[in-house]
Amino acid sequence: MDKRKKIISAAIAIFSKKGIEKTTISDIVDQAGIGQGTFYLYFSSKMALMPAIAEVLVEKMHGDLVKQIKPATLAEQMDEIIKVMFAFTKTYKDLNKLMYSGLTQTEHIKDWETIYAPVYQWMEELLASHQQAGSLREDLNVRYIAKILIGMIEAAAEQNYLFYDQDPALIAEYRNELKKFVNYAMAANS
Amino acid sequence: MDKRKKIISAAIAIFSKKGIEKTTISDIVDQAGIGQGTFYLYFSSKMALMPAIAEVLVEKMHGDLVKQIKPATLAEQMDEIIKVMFAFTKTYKDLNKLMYSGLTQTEHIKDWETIYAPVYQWMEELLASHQQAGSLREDLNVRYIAKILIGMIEAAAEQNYLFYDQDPALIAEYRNELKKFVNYAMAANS
Amino acid sequence: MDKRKKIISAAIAIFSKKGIEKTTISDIVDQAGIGQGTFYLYFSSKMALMPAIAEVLVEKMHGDLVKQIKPATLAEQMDEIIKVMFAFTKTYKDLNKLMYSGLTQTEHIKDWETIYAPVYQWMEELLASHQQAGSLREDLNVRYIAKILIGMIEAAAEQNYLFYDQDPALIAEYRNELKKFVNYAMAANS
Amino acid sequence: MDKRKKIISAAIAIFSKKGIEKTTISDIVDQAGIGQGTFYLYFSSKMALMPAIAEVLVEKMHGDLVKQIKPATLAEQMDEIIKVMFAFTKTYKDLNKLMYSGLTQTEHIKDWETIYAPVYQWMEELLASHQQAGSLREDLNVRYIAKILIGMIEAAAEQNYLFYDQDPALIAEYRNELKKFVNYAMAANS
DNA sequence: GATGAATGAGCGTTCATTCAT
DNA sequence: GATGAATGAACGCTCATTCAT
Repeated sequence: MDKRKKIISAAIAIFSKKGIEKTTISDIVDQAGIGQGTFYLYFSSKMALMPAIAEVLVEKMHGDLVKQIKPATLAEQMDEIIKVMFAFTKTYKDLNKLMYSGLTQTEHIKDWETIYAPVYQWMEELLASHQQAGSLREDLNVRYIAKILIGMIEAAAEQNYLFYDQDPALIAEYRNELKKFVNYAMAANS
Repeated sequence: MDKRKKIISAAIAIFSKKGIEKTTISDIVDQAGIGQGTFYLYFSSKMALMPAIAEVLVEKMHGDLVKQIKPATLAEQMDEIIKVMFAFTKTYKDLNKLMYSGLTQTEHIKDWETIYAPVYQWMEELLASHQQAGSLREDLNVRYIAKILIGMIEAAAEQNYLFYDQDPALIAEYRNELKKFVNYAMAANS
Repeated sequence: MDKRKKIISAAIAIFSKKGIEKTTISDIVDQAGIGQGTFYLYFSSKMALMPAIAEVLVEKMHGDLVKQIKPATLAEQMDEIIKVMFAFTKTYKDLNKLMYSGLTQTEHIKDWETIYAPVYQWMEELLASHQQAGSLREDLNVRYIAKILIGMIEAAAEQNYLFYDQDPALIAEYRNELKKFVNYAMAANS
Repeated sequence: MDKRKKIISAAIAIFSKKGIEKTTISDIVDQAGIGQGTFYLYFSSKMALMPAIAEVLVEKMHGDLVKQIKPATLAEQMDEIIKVMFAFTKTYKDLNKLMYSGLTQTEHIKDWETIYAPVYQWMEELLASHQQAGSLREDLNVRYIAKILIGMIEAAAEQNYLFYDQDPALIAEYRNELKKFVNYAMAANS
């Protein structure tokens, strides 16, 4: 693994454990097993790591979605998407927090949309195919709906996993309502 | 104004301008016009301010909602809610960022739900009245829908205002899709 | 109990527990149950407490000696004196440390001899009586021997109790040697 | 001279001049001619210097003893030992104070015995040789007597030099009594 | 390229001291 | 006399950054 990758992995590990603010460059280089100065050959500051980390994460989520979402009805696919994104949020909850914190606290915010683009793109295409198949309301603009859906599912997942340890039974109820809501909103025949 | 209030106001002002990480306690006490040590009589650290700030902000949003949302049809009210929340996000975009960063980076995450409770409560009651009036789908659980709605609208607003300066025309389009989406999801007769 | 006494007692308690340097005036006034400012009505600083504390301690040791040392042979009395001083050092080991630290770090060092005077005086008289009785070597100057004895017994006790928790069996051996040593040094017929 | 040594020397110099409590890390690094942060690469705090300083001092005293004490009768050697230790206490009286204050105020007390070990060892061997030669009472345990002697001579020296400026004539008298006392205690034929 | 000892500006934090009540 | 909220100077300490090796 090259040094750059080592730094990113190390940073993800430490940020997850200690939070961004309490993590020092020293922590990162120790974890990465490289010298102090070496860090600066690859990144100009702690915050400059954020886009790289965000990219890794979003690629991971994109990969999960692509892998898990099989051809099926719109409702079934939305069900599965919600499942994948909830699972992802749960697994990487600490990193989700720091993606928000990290990206928002710097000028790297601009990179956000670029990083997210593949996921939006993927969702847009999925919705477009359903619209062509007549299973998604005709008058919805899939470009915007893709972003709305991703935003709302993430928000829902965060409400359940980020802020405190919700009772799994209540999460199931929540998810069920979310699915109904989404299905009513989109299904051509609802 | 008591010292505690002064500190919170000062912190909101400086955090908005410089970001959390770059803000020093010194900045805050200077702005507040109090002594260095006085800060520590009220807050144990910079991050301990976050819940207090979040509370102020959420109260503000709650106030805006209560003030702006007049009796009307569900669709009209949702339209207005989206308008208010988009406006709020736009106005306080820096503070929104820091609420995320600030609360998520500390143990104060737990306070989040408590702070948000009044807004959820207000939305839930609004939805319940529509359900009684027959204008909201019978089978939706208003408790969860309230949280889903607030989460999704905030996410949508953040996508438009937080990450970069979106073209207002595109924002209008986005909002329009959002309204359609929400209306389809909820309106009894859609 | 008047405020001054309260302060001294509180200071002894806290100094023993936390050490001088880590003790704050705040700690002392809290323990004493008085106001911040009140401290300054009685003492000008933390270190100004030291002579008062030393006085309390030395009076205590003097009292123990006077109470415990009964008429007896010189050897028996020395045995008892060693016992009392070892016990005293053990019980008040933290305070002994701080008497050294406290007094030596200030201009109050000068007070030391004055504070100790009664103990030296008492020992001198004890030795003088033995000299008159012929049980203490004629040619020893009791004025100096009194100070030497007190110094050496304290030093011995400190070696055993102050620096680490010595095995009681070894302490007993040590004390036995000390008694022999002292007896050889002083007893007219050794 | 390496940085660690520089720090110790600087600390000894400043502590002697200003006392421990009034000395700041800043003072030390200025005197040592190193950067603020460098201090912390070698010592974790001001108090963590104490064992290192004590070691330097005790080594110095040990060196003085080894150098000055020539083969001679027990009485002559004890005379010389007292002379050396009094001189040492006089020269380094400020440092003696701070060794007490410094070591006793921290967890480093435990190190004390280790630091003193070489001196105790040296004294023990000296006494043992006299015992073999028949010039020291047979029944004294040299291991304990070594510690007793060093403790008592130091205590005596401190009584004369540490607490106030004693009249030299009186010090001479004191020392004379001390020699007599020690000689009576130990000499085989007294 | 890689290192890590050294740096020192700058931060959070403490706490003795004051003074209006 | 007694108080304790408020102060702010001053300290310990951190840690991003550099640079000689």
